[in-house]
Amino acid sequence: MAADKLPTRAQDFSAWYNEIVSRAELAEHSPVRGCMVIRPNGYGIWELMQQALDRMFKETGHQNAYFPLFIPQSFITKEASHVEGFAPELAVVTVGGGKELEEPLVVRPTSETIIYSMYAKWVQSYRDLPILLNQWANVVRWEMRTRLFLRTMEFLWQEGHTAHETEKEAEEETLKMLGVYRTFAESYMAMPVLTGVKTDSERFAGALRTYAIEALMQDNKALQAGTSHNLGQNFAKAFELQFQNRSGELEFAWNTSWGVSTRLIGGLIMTHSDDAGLVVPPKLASTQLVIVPIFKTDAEQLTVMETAEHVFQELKAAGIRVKLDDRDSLSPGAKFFDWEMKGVPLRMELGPKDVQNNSVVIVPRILLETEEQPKPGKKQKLFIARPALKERILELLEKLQTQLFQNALARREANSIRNVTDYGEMTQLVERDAGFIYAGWCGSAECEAKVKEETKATIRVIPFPEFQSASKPSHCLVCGNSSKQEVVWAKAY
RNA sequence: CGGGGCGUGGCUCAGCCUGGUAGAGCACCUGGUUCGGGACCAGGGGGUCGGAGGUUCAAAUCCUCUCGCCCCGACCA
Repeated sequence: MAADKLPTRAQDFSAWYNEIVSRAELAEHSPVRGCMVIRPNGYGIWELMQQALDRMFKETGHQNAYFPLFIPQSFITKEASHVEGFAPELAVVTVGGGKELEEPLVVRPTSETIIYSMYAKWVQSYRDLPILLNQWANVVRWEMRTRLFLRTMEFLWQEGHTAHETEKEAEEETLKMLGVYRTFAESYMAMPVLTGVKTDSERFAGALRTYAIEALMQDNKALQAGTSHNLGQNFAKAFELQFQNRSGELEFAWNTSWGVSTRLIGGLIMTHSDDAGLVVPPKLASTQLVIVPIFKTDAEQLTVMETAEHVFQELKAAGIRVKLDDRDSLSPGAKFFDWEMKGVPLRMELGPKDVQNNSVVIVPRILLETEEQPKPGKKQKLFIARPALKERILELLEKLQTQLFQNALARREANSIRNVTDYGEMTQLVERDAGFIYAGWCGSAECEAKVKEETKATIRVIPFPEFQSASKPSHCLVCGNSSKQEVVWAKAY
């Protein structure tokens, strides 16, 4: 019977996460320390993420391009705070073709420098602006401690890089793309996020301002899921990205950059999955429905498989990503466990009884509150008549997507503590992993550093108005001076 | 880089202390019986024990060196 269970989230969250990544065959460690091999199940999620995001980028006027992996070392050093920020985590190539290189090449940790050096060649006039490009690429950052998807030395991402005529336009772009990330997180990943500004200490190296989307994982640690930077004219100045403005004067362009990475897959896992395994929202599931045929005799096998094949074709034609599990080496029960571990949103059980009744049994991966509730301790099983099948499946996929978001939102809200005014209380909250802690802040880096030092919690974000508490905090949680703004504290990945 | 642990069929691990020439479970292959929540029986394939050196008649086991990995502490999407 109960063979080979996952460690539970309550027992050991980190072991639970690792086991899911491994058993759902999402990824594994490569022979090189800190790098990962993304297996088809994991890459399938990434491909669907890419498709959705790429469409959204195009809809907002961006085009894709590709810039090289190698960056001259001197480029990185041109923007002062950029070097400082990235120097410790650079991989540098010093030998090529058996010869020592005249100038070492940095393996891109991000591409601002090479991209803006090229933009400088392309721009003369305000008429050449804006430039709105994105690239899908891999980047390398020499990390000390790695976790699959959450932090690896090489990861896949997308980086948007734009150049604008005015500061206002750049700021609008930065916020627009943050909005795109938020929409993507909420409606595709079913992952609620806070939006807001990063403090100076968490700002991107070289940016004027960094905005982020922040999500709360099931262990109540925060995950920075995407960032959008207003770079001001910092890189334009470093790379002489200038244009002649409408009154004929030479001016530096205004840049933005924004990115999300394969880290999102880690966020997806830690947002929805449970002690039975991975849970993937329908919009990102490379298999949305799996058909498990059930039969005893040869005669039953014949009719069941025939029906299964019909159903398969019907759903496929309806645009549903469906799979027919015709493996004959596993019992149906074993297949149930297998697909639950892999997070497939809907399972169809199809046996002789169903064929006879001209219906099917659907078992959703998570409990759907909108459907008939199961008896206590039982799985939710929905009996669906064949004639209504296609419509019902599409409806259930949609409901499951919605339910996931609502569950995650309810969990985040239940683990958001507002109006914390006492530092001792805050310490205790952090200690017992209470979640997002809202409190006042005087704006000083000292207070921020003190909390990080003493509790390991950091300011995740200075939230946008929509996320702020009804009553504004009056004093800084740490020093007691008057509060400049409300901030959200949490331990983070 | 500091502390802890580990390298034995594809995977998880036993054997090492008390040297005698490699074993279990899972997975895999073949055949049969099974199949509505992790099937069973029978047969079978596969490792020279991270690497190098040493001690010994004999090394997975003892000694030396070495490489690699994992976990915990200082950076980060």
